Amino acid sequence: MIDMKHVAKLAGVSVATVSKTLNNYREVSDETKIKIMKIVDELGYIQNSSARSLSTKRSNLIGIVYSEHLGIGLEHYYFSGVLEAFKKEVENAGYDVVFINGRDIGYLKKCRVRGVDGVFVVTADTSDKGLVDLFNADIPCVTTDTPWNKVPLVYSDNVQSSINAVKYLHSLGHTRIAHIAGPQASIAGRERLDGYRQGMMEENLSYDPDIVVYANEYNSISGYGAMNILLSNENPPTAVYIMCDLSAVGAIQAIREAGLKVGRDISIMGFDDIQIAANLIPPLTTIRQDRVAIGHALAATLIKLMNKEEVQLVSKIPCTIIERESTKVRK
Amino acid sequence: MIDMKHVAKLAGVSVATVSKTLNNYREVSDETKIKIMKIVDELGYIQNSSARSLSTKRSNLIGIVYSEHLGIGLEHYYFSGVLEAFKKEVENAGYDVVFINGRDIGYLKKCRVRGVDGVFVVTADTSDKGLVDLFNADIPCVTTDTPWNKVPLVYSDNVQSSINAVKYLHSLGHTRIAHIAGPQASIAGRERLDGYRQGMMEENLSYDPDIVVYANEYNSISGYGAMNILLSNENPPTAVYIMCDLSAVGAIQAIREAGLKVGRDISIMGFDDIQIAANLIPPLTTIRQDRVAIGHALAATLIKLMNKEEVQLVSKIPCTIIERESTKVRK
DNA sequence: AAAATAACCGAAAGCACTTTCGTAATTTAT
DNA sequence: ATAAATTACGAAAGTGCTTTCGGTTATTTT
Repeated sequence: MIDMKHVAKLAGVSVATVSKTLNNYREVSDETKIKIMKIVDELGYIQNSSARSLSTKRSNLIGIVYSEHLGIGLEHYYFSGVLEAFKKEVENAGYDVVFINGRDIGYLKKCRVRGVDGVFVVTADTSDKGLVDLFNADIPCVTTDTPWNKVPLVYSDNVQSSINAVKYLHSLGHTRIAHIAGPQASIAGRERLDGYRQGMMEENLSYDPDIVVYANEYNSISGYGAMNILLSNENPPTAVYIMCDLSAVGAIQAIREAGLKVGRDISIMGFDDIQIAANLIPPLTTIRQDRVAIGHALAATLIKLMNKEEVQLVSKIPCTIIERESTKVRK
Repeated sequence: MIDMKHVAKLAGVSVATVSKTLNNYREVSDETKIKIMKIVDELGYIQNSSARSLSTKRSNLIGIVYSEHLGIGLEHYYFSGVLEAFKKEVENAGYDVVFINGRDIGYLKKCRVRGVDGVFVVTADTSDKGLVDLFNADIPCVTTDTPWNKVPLVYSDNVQSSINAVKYLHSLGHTRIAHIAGPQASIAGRERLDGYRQGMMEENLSYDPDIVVYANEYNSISGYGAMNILLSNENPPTAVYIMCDLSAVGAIQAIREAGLKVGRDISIMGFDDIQIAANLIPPLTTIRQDRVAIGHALAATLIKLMNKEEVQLVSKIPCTIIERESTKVRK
């Protein structure tokens, strides 16, 4: 193990001067800095982050809290995309990313053990005491899915996006627009329904509770069931705005089984733009969340927070309508 | 910051004894152990992993190398599933998981900086010098996608699975079975083709190169193109075994456009069992990789390696055929 | 009863780094 | 010329923990 002592000896300076050089103190002359850096390169010196952290009380580590027990794994489309973008951004700022798991001692204690400088709570359950402890502690946190008191939150502008969805469908000539709503326990579910309602009002379309049906999960089967309810309405909608693509897949299946054709007979609009959306038949019109922008905003917010700068408590990131073949002008 | 000194003072023992208690040395009497643990709980003492690592030269940290520049993000179905399972398993063994990025100083140096005890190379590019350095260094490594010399490799048994696929299709009465092969630069692509060929031989079915077409990417569009080639054959296959589900989605589209019906006219079998496979119309028969088993095996292997135990250099994990509606008895 | 062994505990060195503070040398101001 | 300020560097203390080694009791063996 080559340490600063080696470097110092070879360079003919003290360990202190080596440390100062490596940390870019200006009280070292350029001359000796160059001399030291040369030795550092030759020797292939590598800093020891443990020793550094011990001394500075900073780890350059960002914790990721990603509750497994929700059954949402790393593979979740939205979260993984946001995490990926977040990771890239904090790495650019010189941080490394470590997973914080709550087993044994809980999230907060684990964060303290590892001495993380900040944490990104990707998704977790606020009924978990360890999580609440973490949120209430003095460790900088950001989140995208778990609103809490004073913890900065960055997520998609569900309301505005839903308004836009309704407007878009109306612009195609649809007036009887249904909504398949998500579980109202989730913010996404609530806000998308809110936006739908607001959009209908803004467009002066009548809001008919009979064509708003609730799916109890963000999956395909519940979309299938919900669509069947809509189809049995005495005055079925000509367009349906669905709270997620996966449910849209189920809805499409129901429509097809009813002998109707998506696009021609009934327009379908989803939310998420999952990978398969473009490959469905017909390709699905949907709303794409800007996962990259969200990840970046989260990173920027957390970095500011760690630097004790002011941050915005809630940021809503716009989504984009991706127009494909599942929505058509009403004939 | 409550440290061992606090605990020691309150318990009326030395710091050494506290440390030994916390690390379960047997040279501390049960009596004092209990006394110390009581104080530890009361004070909410938390160990400092930096200090510990500095002293022990072990970090209890496992590095994840996940090359971004391949464009394969965290969201990749296979990798994220394997990583998830791996993570769970090493966490159970008391390790934490940290991402190792190669920027600035390269993978190997970054591993040394963080002092990781082992690393899981999920996916990376062997043309990257930093990666090769890492593989050649003395840090325990495992991988599932990047075969290298003496680095233990755990992955799906592609060959046997493909043989099974052919056997399954044959058992449904199909004899003219085509294959859409993946890029031959990837092991998966090569091995699945190999298995297909072997399966055809074992079943005494004639191997016709005209109905083996190569897709140059693991995506939907290349499956679409490949299928169209197969459909234009003067004696089209009645069943197609496709190297990945995404390509199968494209193939299904091509079949439908040709006015044929998947299942009834032509049986389709994919590989991966991606989330959407069960939701396609018709639901896709496919081969499911056992991502959990692979992740667990990788974790177990790495843990053994870190403990300097013997390990197997290559492990092939069986896959399961998931039978759905896209394959039917040949009429 | 003496000797050998075992059980229990603490002092202190070591891990690799940061940072304060003092000092000597040099430069600038007076 | 002298005083004051600036620059460049090092000594040393501190960070929180582990582990060796030796010492003191207590227990067992002869």
